[in-house]
Amino acid sequence: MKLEQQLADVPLFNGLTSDQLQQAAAIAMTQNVSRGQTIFSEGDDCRGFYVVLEGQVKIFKLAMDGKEQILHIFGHGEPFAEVAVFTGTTYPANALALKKSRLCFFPCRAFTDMISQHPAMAMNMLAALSIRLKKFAHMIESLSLKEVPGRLATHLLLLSGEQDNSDTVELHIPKGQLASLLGTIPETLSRILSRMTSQGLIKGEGNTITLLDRQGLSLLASGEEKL
Amino acid sequence: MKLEQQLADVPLFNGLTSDQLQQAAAIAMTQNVSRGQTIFSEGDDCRGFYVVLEGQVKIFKLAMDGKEQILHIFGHGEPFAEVAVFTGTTYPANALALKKSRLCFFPCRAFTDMISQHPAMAMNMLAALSIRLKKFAHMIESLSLKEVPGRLATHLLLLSGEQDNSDTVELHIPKGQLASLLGTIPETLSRILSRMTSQGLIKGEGNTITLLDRQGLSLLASGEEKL
DNA sequence: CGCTGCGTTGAGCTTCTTCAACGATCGTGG
DNA sequence: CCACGATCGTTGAAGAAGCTCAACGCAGCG
Repeated sequence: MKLEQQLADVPLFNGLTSDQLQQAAAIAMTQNVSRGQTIFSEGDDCRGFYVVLEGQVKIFKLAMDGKEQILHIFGHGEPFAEVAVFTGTTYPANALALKKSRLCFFPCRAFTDMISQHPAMAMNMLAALSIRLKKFAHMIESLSLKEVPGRLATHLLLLSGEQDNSDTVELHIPKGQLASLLGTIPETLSRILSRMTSQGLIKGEGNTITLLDRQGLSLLASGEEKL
Repeated sequence: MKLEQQLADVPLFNGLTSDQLQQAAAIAMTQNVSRGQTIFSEGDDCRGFYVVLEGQVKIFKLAMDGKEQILHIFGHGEPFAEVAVFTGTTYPANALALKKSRLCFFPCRAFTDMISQHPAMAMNMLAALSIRLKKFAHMIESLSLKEVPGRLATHLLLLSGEQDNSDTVELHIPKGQLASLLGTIPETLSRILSRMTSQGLIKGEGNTITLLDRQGLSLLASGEEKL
């Protein structure tokens, strides 16, 4: 498939004419990465930003002792590392492919030029950054004000929302990565999953979890009740 | 002082002609708030965003049990609540004046119109949001990967950086608020401050803290050492 | 003078992490 | 085809960090 057709699918480029899309495609380069491959590391000089065409990428911070905190997991159509472009500094976190992926790379300069010429793109980008800020605020709230069961319940309900409100949600990532996303460790997550199961809140089978008691989960998520 | 002169001082409006500044001033309204006054609450419909002309405002989330997590403290020249404008939803957190303040309010619509007409403003806004995202990422890292002493050390070194690298830093906020900013409670913060003092890392006097051992603080901040 | 907000200190408890061991699954190479 | 190692997940016991609850000191202010 042509690159510009794939870009048409990316929310960031919504509202662009096909001419403009072509222009965007012209300054971009595709890049294939294999599972487990590092895309960039915290502190690297920012050369540009990426869009995930296919696959899955995690953005994360590392502690001295090796513990990691995942900031974001990006999939099809999502841009990442734009922040570094606009602050004009080094990448503030690490990026690694969780699956074999195909990325699209936009060099800093060409991209900022393009944005300042197309107000529609600027607005799209502002909306994208705003949504991301909201997610971060949510994450901060979770980490600071909720205990792990509450964070997990919130996450499960969110996933259900993303997946047609189905009671059977697909995690899409290994449990260890989920732990890292929720700001905890695999051991703790495992214990809490089994506690939730034994209390009839959920039923788990591999990477698929069935929500059995939405109301109970909501109470956990809001912090009104403890596990 | 004329409003447009004050706006010229705001980074967000950098690079605008005086005509454009006047235009911005025309759609804005000033608003005075007293110490402790709520500016908006989480879930309120977004009518527009604000710039702090004078004073101090905190943005925070509240837990069921009343514990609060401060997301940001804004002072002179800083905009807030732009996120709600671009996502077009309700305010995602609470805003309250920590001091008697003067604000400048911009209605959603007039502001987005203005931004799409002035690429310079769009770029300024993108830069502002990016910096904010970086700060949030930093906060998430702190909350998840560092213990309270490390967070405090990081914060003190950051404050010093903002204050001419002086060894004597001014907190600007009461200690209870600092606790809430660092994701902990006043009791814990108090204990850690006294532990740091007894170990010769700092010396505190009211709202002013003297850094006695920058290197020791750095080791704490990076997590290489424990208190 | 008494009140209220803020900060400090102590004792006990909860939650989470650490450390260690073990089981399951999967892909690879013999 | 089986054996092996690697990755991943689970479980247990012990320990650490931070929170809760309660009491107290202190300053500012009506």
